[in-house]
Amino acid sequence: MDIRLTVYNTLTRTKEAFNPANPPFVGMYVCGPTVYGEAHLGHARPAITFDLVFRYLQHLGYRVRYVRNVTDVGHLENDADEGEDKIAKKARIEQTEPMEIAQRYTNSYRETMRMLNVLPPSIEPLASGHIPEQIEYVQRIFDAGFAYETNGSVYFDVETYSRRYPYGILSGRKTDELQGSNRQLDGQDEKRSPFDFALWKKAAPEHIMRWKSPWSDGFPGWHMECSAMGNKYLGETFDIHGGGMDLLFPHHEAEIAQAVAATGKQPVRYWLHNNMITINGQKMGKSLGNFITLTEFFTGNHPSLQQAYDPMVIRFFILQAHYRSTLDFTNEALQAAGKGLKRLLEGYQTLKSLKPNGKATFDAIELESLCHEAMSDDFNSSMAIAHLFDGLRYINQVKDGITTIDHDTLAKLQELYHTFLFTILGLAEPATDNKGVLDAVIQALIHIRNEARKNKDFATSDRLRDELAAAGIVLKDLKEGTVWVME
RNA sequence: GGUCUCGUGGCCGAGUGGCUAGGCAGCGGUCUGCAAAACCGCGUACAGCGGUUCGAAUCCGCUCGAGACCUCCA
Repeated sequence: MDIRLTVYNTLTRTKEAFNPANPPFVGMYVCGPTVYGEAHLGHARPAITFDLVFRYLQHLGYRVRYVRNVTDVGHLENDADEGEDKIAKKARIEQTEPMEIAQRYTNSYRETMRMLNVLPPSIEPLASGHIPEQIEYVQRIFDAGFAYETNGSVYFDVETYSRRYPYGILSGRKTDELQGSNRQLDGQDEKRSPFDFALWKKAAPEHIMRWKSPWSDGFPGWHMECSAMGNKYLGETFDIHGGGMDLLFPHHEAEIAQAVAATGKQPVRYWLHNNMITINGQKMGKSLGNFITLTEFFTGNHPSLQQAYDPMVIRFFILQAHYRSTLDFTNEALQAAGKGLKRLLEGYQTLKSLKPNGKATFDAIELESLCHEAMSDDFNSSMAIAHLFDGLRYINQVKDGITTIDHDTLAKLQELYHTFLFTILGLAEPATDNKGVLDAVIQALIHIRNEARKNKDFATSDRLRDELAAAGIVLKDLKEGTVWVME
């Protein structure tokens, strides 16, 4: 396959040809969840976006090591100095052990992602399991002269760093601007400069999550885990780092500074960032309190939801937009996505049942390259899906006997749709229980109904159809006979 | 206040210097006993005002509007 993949690199703000450092291997790191609450729709976006990237890179023949961390320590509630550890706070509220909270929401996150058909990453490291690596990393920065200790806490010295290296290259920020705009927060005394950030924090006596270090009993700063674990599993420089746009600053900026300070090298070759999901035009976020958890979507159990939504509908909804665009959630948009997905998947079932019946009037090879071009243009799943809908029209025309298809075209289309729908887009094939007992039962009812129709006993035929419809089984009278689908 | 992004037809959402995005909804038609599904046809969409150009919704400037980041956040 000769399709050049281009990706939008946040670092350069341009689309670049994707050339991994050591092909066919690709190292990819994505910021995972902080496990102190249920995953919401916003969490689905990076997970699905980078699942798509993971799947497509593999489809192109790359051997991808995909690392997605679980943050089970170290993220603070307000600011780095005075805040309380999120997980510890939740544990205190729920009167339980912090690690129990972390475990519960890690389990929940994994289960939710599984339902969304998000592939597990190659490595899913826990921050709490990599404390020695983080301490060592802090030490390297310290030894290189870019950190200082105050009262047992270690801070990154942005000013010293920026004299030697540009700080703010990812987010486009300048330190003097940061200075001007910085809000005065309490308890900044330990820092020499307000935009310095914590590499290691000394734990207060009541703080439960704590580890021994050369500086104090404490815990790592909130940007440290990604630097340490990325370095451990992918090396000092790796190919792709992904995450939500809201992590661009300060998190990813700090990661760059930490890595450059420790190793002298840029840690990442391509920075990829997904955009936000909005609700009523506003970002869906914990702090705004306007989030809807994925479980609530799956059950429909939320005042803003008109119905339950299948996980695949959520996935399709997200894939129908490009990952760098904001995506606005509404019930109408989700319902529209659901209907579109249904049409697409039914079209695939139709495609599987077609038989060659003449000359092909459609270029399947052309469709395939259009789909590949779309995906290779910075993972434009929206465009690829549009092409699949275009091909669908031809498939249905063949079904309706309006046009014809030959053996090769049919085989190509079947392979193409299977690959794109399931392998690349990661949509799940609908349950095929219509081969089982249920199918036999419904076939029997269809026979009775068609007898009735032949006898013009429409009262009986309509009653059968209506009662099946009430049970969620819809009959469709096609030229070739009657088929049924589950609603 | 600083940095940045965006403004596309009823809704969602691609794309782009000249060639139909697509989905949902709607209207008309084919098919059907009637439906459903499918198929065919239909909307003269690119916030506003200038400028560049043979040609701009696409490039530039301004205006208006929306949002993100600057604080934990996917």
